[in-house]
Amino acid sequence: MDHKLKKDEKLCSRTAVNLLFDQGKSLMAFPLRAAYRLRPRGEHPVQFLISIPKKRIRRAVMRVTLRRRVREAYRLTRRELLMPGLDQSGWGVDIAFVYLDKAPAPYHVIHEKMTSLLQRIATAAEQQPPVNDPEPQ
RNA sequence: GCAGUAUGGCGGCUUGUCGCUCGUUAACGUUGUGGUUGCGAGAGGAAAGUCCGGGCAACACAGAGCGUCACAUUUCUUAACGGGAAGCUGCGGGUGACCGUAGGGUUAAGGUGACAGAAAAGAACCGCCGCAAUCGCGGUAAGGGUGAAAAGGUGGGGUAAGAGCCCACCGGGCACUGUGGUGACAUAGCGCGCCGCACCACCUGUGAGUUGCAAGUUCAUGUAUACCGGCAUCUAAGGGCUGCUCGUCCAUUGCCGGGGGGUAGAACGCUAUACCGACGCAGCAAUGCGCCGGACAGAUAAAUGACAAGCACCUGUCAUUCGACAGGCACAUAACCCGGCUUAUAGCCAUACUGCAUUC
RNA sequence: GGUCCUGUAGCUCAGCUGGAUAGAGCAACAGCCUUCUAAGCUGUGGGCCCUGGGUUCGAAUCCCAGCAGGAUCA
Repeated sequence: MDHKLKKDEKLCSRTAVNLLFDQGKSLMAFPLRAAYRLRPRGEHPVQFLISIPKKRIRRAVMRVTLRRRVREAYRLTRRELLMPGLDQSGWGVDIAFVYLDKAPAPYHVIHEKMTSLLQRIATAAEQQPPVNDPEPQ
């Protein structure tokens, strides 16, 4: 199975991020919150970002560690859980993962919650009608 | 052996599975770029705080005066510093090894010193003495009391009473001479009764243009009418040039020409130098010189990892020979780059030294 | 990443430059007024002046270090 995760799959455009938080829907699986927005497929079917608020996790070392844990959980699970649902419906998606707890969580907890989130996003994508209008934006 | 002081150093390692960033043409592939595989490299001693000093970049800079800020014992060190090394003197802490802290001048004039106290800088409230005999006038810093601070200390002489007023010893200051030291200074002699607190302000010497890689350069997108130049008009407010003054330059409106604001994005800047390691020499040391070897992060919603197992180390319990079990394994994540300082830090090592206990 | 600002009563702020009494408004509490409440009037309490050192006789204030919170720069 291919678990690679390149830089292209990161969400960097500021306008896309603003759209995501304005119009996107939100799912909770404490300590994670996922904001996602279904969109027509472009060059990359999925783009994501991870945010660890400085207000909640003070130490820079812990923020970096948590970002790596979240990314690792996403990298290992998305191919099996997220992509089938998206490929079936033909939608693309932007996702933002926000860490909510004030204490750092161990990896197995994050992995479990990530599994739950991705499954719910995949089912949401399946329930959308397939893409008819290829008009971008 | 226990407890400590100073200086210097270390700051985990290995394996497996799955990954990330940069470089590389070695292979595959491609019109080419991108790509895949391989190979190489990939956080710290503080990367932190942003407290100093530089490099680098842009802008500014006719000149004169005033002001502001920082530093201030000596000798050295450095690209530079408010840093560092080794000393000197005073004060304080520790049984001790040792540690902390302060250090230009202030002769003259000026300001402040709450409350208390007579008085807070050339002092008379009580007291003492003389004249006078109620008051009052004069002399006096030995005694009292106040205060953070009250005008060298002890003894003797002296006097109306007292006082460095005079003398002896002690403490301090200044000048001269000798000796030691590169020097601050130390020490010996001799002379001068010279003996009035602290801070501010002031003076002297040295240094400082401003802003910072979000500096700055280029490209694509793109168009408010900012800004600039010329000509005509205007001469007052105001603005720029260094914080202020002098001085100097600009100015308002119209026309013509140039030009490209905001927003979002990409590339360069961007990593090879006051670099790192070994050895030798000079020096008490900081450091310098010579020589040999080496190449060591460049991300940008921000890579350098996640998970599992084992080892090493530390603590506790059991055992007191091997060991077993449980827990812990710090602080802290580069963002243009260096030199320092400060702060955080589990645990460990080396060298020198100190105190206590014990054995020979 | 750079530059700068602010921490004082439960809340919002003075006082710091120029050192010697810690204050104002709102809130709280008690009393008066009112049949009762609000408003109004009178009074009371409440502070490790963010933390730790230093200078000084004396520090909220000056100096140094740290900890929080905030603003700004293409």
